Amino acid sequence: METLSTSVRFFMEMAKVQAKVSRRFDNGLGGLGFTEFIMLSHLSEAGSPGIRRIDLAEKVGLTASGITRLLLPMEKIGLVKKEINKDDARSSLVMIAPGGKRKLEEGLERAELLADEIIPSGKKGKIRELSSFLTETGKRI
Amino acid sequence: METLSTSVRFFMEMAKVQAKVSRRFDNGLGGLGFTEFIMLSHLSEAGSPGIRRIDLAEKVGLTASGITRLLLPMEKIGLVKKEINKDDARSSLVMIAPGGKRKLEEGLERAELLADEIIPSGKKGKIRELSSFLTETGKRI
DNA sequence: GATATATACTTGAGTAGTCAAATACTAATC
DNA sequence: GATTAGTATTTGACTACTCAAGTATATATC
Repeated sequence: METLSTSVRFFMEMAKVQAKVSRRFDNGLGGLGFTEFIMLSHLSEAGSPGIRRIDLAEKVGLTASGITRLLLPMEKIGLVKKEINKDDARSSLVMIAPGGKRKLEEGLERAELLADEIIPSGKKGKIRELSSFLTETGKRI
Repeated sequence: METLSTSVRFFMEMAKVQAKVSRRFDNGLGGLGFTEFIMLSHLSEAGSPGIRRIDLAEKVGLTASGITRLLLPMEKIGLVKKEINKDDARSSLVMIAPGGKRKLEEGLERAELLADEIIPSGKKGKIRELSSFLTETGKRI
């Protein structure tokens, strides 16, 4: 009965570490939640004229509904803004706003510090390897 | 500005994969949430007379408060039960109940199937390596 | 060009957590 | 044996999501 496979144990371990990481980042990014930080990063990378909510959802790993819910307060405080999508009236585009750029920049600095506290400097190669493994894994879910 | 370090990217990737994994497991464990499944696994391993909430919190990576909140409905439906702690009246012990054992057994089967769908069979060595890296990482948070 | 099907998004209702403060005890010190 | 400081848990108030269903638009087919 006590025979958890390596794979299941791995997912349990990841859940644990992720819980702790997100708590740490939620409290250390200067008023930006970890998920908000991630969303802003993707939006910043996307640039102008922004991206569709559903593509943002895909990048972040959340549902479209979750993205809607999260964007609402972010728009209200000027982190992001809506743009009309001429090509498809079903979807409006989301774009990072000036306030979001500022917050992201600040959050980014703090995120790097936090990450350095957690990951020993010698482990960068391992991290890279692990990242690409996770990317492959994500595709299978 | 678009210069995210490897480490920060890693944490973003893990957040994404974890979000997808927990959604998948939440919906595929036969009425057991992924976190509930994890909690029951640890409780099952702990055996009798149970463990303190704070130790369970530590194992799972959540706060004591979160554990209290999660245990309440689990106790109500007979997955776990409270035991008195003679040594320290501040804390009562939590123990897996017969209903929890049944649910865990069923969830475990499904969890193994899900994990096998996600992790290619050739990757077990990699998974093991990755798990222990995550364990080390968790200790630094 | 009407009808059916699929896609993008939002909304209602609910769950799963968080933090900070309160409670109830234990342990240490004087 | 009082007082102080520390630990385990719960609670109030809140945030961050989830799913299922609803709305609006686009695309395909006949």
